[in-house]
Amino acid sequence: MSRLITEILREKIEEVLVMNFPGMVEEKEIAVEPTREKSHGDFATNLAFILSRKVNKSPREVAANLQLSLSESLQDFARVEVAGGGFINFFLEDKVLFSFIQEAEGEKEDFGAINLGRGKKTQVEFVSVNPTGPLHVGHGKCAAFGDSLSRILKKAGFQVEKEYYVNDVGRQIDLLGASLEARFRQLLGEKVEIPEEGYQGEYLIPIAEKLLQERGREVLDLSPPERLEVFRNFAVQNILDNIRCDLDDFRVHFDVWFRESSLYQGGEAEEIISLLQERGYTYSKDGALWLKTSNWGDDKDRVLVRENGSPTYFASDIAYHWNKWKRGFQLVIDIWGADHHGYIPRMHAAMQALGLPQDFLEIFIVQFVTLLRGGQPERMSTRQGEFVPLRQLIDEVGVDVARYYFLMRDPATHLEFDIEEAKRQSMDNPVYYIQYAHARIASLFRETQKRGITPLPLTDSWSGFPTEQEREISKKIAYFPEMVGRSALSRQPYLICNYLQDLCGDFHSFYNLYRIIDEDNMELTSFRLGLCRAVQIVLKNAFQLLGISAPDTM
RNA sequence: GCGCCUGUAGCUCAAUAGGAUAGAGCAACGGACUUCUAAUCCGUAGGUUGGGGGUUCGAUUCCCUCCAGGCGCGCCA
Repeated sequence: MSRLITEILREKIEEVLVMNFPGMVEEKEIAVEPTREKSHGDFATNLAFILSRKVNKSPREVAANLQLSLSESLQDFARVEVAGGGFINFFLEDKVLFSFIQEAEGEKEDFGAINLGRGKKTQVEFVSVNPTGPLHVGHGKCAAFGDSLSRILKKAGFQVEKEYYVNDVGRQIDLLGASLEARFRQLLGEKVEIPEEGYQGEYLIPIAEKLLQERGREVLDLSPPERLEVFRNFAVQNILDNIRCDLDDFRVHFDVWFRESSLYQGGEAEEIISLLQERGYTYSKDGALWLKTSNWGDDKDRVLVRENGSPTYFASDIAYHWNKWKRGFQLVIDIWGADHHGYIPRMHAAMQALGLPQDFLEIFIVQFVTLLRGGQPERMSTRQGEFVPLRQLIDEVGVDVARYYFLMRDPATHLEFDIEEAKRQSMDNPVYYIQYAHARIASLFRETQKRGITPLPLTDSWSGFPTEQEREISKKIAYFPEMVGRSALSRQPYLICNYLQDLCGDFHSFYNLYRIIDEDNMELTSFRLGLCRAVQIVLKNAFQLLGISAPDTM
């Protein structure tokens, strides 16, 4: 388990506060963050600004008063200075930073693991694409985000399960079955059209061929309900297999595939409706049953049971989330495509109606990918059959590039992804920039091995940081566990990407500035190799969080 | 019409729960490989943070308003 520098600083600040200003400031009001400017030290706190309001003194004065006790309390850890209008700056002791290099070396793949989540039972549900067609590029963005977020939460001490919700009932599935039947008949030479609202994509043709091969044309002799059932199931199963295969190749693996139909088979869809009725949040109007979602901020109330007696998708979705709750999850994270954002208020309202804790459900919206090809935007719609499959993107640019492009930005923002450009500029692609750092370090160790150099143990090779560059890099290493925490808390994998660009920038500069292997100075060489080793460990661990590979050669 | 997201350098984006002098990459220009991987590095240039108000020690960040773009507003899923 890794230590967090800001945690340590906070503890010390707390101690000083209890002594000097008991009960005056809440801990969450206090910010302890890295500084941007070197002259401001390594970390800084706004403590004095917060306190000044309460004690009616200038921030500068408050800071000056605190300086002495903070200095004493942080002895051997950091030097304390007051600057600006009242900032309190911390200058970490070099040996504290050095200890993190040792820690990385010692913990290896566990370096960066923290206990922020305290084993909280968490579910991340994502992708959950209707099994009516192949995954396209937009789904890839959801997949990369959900998967990476899960990995980060795990690293931060949450107990995480990844789930895919399969919408295998309803009109769309009937249409899918009918579309497959049309393709099937076309194979047999019949002149039939695919239903107007059906699925026109050619991906159903091989599935129809497979069905013909397995079951023969006798399928058509079945009674209409039986026949539809066969086509439906066959289509769903095969499309799901394809989806699973695409996801596998994209390095996304789900723990649970949950079928919507199981909610109906288990009677849970009906159950949830009675439950909501009992709680008194429903009413009948126009022959339908409504849930009073407007009680909790939705624009209007929503239908649970249609006039014709069948439950809506909304009803089964509530049942699904109730099921998650019953499975014991304390935190559920849903990742949805942007076209579902109008659905969020009613879902939160439903959770309230069920009396679930406010923070039980978190919903994240992933904005669409604007896919460009030579500057021309491409629309993605499963129904029209004109889409760019995720498979094609993987084949064209590779998994590492695709995942990284999706992850390097806040998923809530629109992403422009020009396939041609990603291919053409693949040489100065950001993902290669960071992987190159890893490969360079690997190469260093191949070189030392070739020359028969055995570095001294880290402790024996260290006598302070040779230059500012090594200190800066150590600081970034020491900050990695912190990044894991920030990224987990804010549910933002892209913070890891920014961090990596930063760390690798420092490393590449360092590498160009100094010769690392110098056989005439084994002490210095050993320290620098140790530092590189720690960088490599951090890179490898961070890449793992993003699901990209850590190449030894490029 | 209502709701959500977005607006920062020519382009793509940062700015770490309101922090100190708004930073990177690409594109442009000028430099660095007989020595550990030049997929790299160093330097130059580039800004009224969409406009206008407000909140306070401090605003790219929060609030109001206007402008521009994207998405959504079914007893579809």
